[in-house]
Amino acid sequence: MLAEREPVTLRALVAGTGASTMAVYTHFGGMPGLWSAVRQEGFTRLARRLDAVPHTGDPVHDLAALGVAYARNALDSPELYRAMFDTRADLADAPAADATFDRLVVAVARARDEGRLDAGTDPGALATRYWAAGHGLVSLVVQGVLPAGVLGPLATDTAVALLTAAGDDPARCRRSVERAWAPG
Amino acid sequence: MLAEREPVTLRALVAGTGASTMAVYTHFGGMPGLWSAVRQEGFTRLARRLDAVPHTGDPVHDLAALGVAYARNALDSPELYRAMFDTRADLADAPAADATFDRLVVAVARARDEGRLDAGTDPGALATRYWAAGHGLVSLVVQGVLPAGVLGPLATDTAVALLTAAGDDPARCRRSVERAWAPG
DNA sequence: CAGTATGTCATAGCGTTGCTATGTTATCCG
DNA sequence: CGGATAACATAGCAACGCTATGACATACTG
Repeated sequence: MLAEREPVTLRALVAGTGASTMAVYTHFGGMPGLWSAVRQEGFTRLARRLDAVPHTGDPVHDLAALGVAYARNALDSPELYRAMFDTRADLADAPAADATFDRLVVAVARARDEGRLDAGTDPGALATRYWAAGHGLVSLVVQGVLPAGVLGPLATDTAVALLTAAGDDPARCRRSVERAWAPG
Repeated sequence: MLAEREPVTLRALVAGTGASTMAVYTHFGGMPGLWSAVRQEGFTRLARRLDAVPHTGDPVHDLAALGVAYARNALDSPELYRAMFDTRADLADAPAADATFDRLVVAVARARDEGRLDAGTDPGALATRYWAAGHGLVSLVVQGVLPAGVLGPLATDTAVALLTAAGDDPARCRRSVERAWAPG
């Protein structure tokens, strides 16, 4: 129903299943609980896609690849992404988001420890800036404000700016990031 | 009702006014139309705050000041900000957002024309990156995912990274941006 | 000035929503 | 075997957005 943009109502949900509306209450405790479960599933899928990103010898490329995976995940199922960051979302779902965010922090720390970023770089802070910028871009694209075609170039330039400011060599950084966005 | 986090329902809306539910339909055409009007009002207020940012001799500082005004506007009435970028928002409200966005493009072009940014800088593209990054940060803060206290430092570092990558001198850029975030 | 058109809004009610109370059935465990 | 527990179907409630209808006021028109 999410993918087909049909309104997700309790009665329409159980219509084809042969079950009654009570099933939703015994298993999810109501519609908010069901949406919470949907968001959990969304973050689980995101985590799976991030985990599928291989480690290479270039930690900056891997960092960019995480961003690409994040963007592709969102654009493959935009309705799910919107549900994950819905304005009505419960704050109790934040830990699931934090769990996937940790992967980004680790990748930043690795890029720093391997000498690509300044030794004084705070992985958590840079990962937050990186994520917020990416989330902002993806949100606007998913919302339809920005066309999907501009996401790659904009994300590339933003990533290069953030990582260069953190100490990476500009030209080398751009090569690493652009390689992550290359098709295939 | 937005400010007090009460659910905005048609009946609760007209309850204290002495009017009936029909008034909403004659003036707004229904609840979606009413929300659209709310978002228009939100963008109008945002535009007013951006217009109140004075021009100084430092175009990069002014660019940062626009970001500060954007953030303050959102944090002063977070519910309105959430309504403006609600996942259920109609795309027909985008022109109102574009109108405020133009102010950012002009400010970027000015910073470029006054020699602070590379001559080849595309004002629209940089403004989009700048806005998306700021929107991402503000969204996460308004949503409660990030604490409000970290917004200033994160936004500062992000702005410095983006503007430095566009050609501004790093140290000078940081001074300009930090001055915009200074209280008062 | 009379007559008509138009915009506004109160009343009443329709279909649907999320949710709950109640009774029934199935499953598990001592 | 028998009692406890969970799961679920049925029915119905309050509230939701919305619409049909008619009353009323104002504003045009001949």
